[in-house]
Amino acid sequence: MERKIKVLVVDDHEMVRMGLVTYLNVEDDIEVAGEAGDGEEAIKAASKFDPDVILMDLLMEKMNGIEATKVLSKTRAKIIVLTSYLDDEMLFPVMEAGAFSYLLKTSTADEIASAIRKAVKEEPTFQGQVTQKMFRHMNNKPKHDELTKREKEVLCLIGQGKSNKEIGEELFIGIKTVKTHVSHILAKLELEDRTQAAIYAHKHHLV
Amino acid sequence: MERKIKVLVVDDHEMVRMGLVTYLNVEDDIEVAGEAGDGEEAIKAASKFDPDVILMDLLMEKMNGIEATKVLSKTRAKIIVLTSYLDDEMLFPVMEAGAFSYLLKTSTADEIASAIRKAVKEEPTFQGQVTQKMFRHMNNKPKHDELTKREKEVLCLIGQGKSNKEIGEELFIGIKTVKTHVSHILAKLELEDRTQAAIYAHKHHLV
DNA sequence: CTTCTTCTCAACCTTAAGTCTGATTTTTAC
DNA sequence: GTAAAAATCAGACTTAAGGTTGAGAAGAAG
Repeated sequence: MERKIKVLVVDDHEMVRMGLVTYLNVEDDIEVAGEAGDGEEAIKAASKFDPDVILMDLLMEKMNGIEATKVLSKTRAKIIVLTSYLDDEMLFPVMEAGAFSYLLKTSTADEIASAIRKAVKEEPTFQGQVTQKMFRHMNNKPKHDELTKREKEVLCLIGQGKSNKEIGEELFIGIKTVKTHVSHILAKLELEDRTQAAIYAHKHHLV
Repeated sequence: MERKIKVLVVDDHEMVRMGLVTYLNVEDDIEVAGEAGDGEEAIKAASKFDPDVILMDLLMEKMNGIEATKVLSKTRAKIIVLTSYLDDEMLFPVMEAGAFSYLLKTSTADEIASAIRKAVKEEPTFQGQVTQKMFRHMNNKPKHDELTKREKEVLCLIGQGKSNKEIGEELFIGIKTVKTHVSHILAKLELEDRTQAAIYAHKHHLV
């Protein structure tokens, strides 16, 4: 063995980091070069330690994992996303951001170690139903990308249960204009009414 | 010191368990008596090890943490709930189920150890904004408890974005009847329209 | 400079949504 | 067995929602 695989652990839960560090350092071909508790720290740590693999949690306080992944995917490090649950709406953005592998936090220690070893050999890992979900999302990527800035604002307010009148008052525009925006939103998202739009906004965490 | 505090660690993430075990066993007044990966295992393990304190994750596959807490709260063990994020709608049911303390997974190892020591001294721990949130919920307990069975069904369908007509077809009742139910739902939940009802349904995980 | 997009608003129209009152039947509770 | 709650439906009414068409202003892109 030439040298150990340098891993950077990024997770805002100290307990999870501790678990990963404890286990990974037992493996004789892997060493944890550094830890980070949020996206910003991760970027600093990555430039400092130049890791081979980054284990990245998605849901973090300051800068979320997706943002951090976007930045770090431009380095040589392979990014393995470790997430608590399989979120339909989140998978595609992460892959697009440049994640290399995708594991659930329910993974065993061995599975994670295996994914790390595979990553350095340029082999990605997709756990569970991730692959299927990914393909399903490849075709129907988030439609709300097509929404304009203003339309997204309106959609967000719909997601808060506001009426057209209230939305107009909040955005300082006429109710007629709001209606126009709503019509466009429904057409673009292929929805039938504001209730479905509100549900959409919540499912996609736009509220 | 007479004897160590016996702790049972319940979490479906092997990494989290490993982190907790690693750290807690370093403390010389605490020992991890057992581990469990879901609610069922937790109940078996509790009867086997008779722990002083149970660290309980909420979101687990088979039997969720709330169910397990309900059962285990009848034993002498103090239950410390460890959850990833602060869910407004989940807090009250857990406390009602008999949890003793409430910590976020972002807690440091020291905070967890401290909560364990306090628990055996009958002192509960409420982290962060948990206390405020709890009191907020004490007063306005989930209003949808007042809903009848049928009304809950209708609310659930509203939460799926269905129209009154569609709901009527699905439940084999007339549209007039659906309207009656909707009116009652809005009145009971103090909402203004079906969109807000849909949002309510999603926030409270009724869909 | 021209073209395209975005944001704004108007008038007209249709319909689903929601309220109110009242009524019947079934279920539940005491 | 009787009272209360729940589930069903009707008619009449008001209004917010949404579609369609059209159009002006501002800004970006080419």
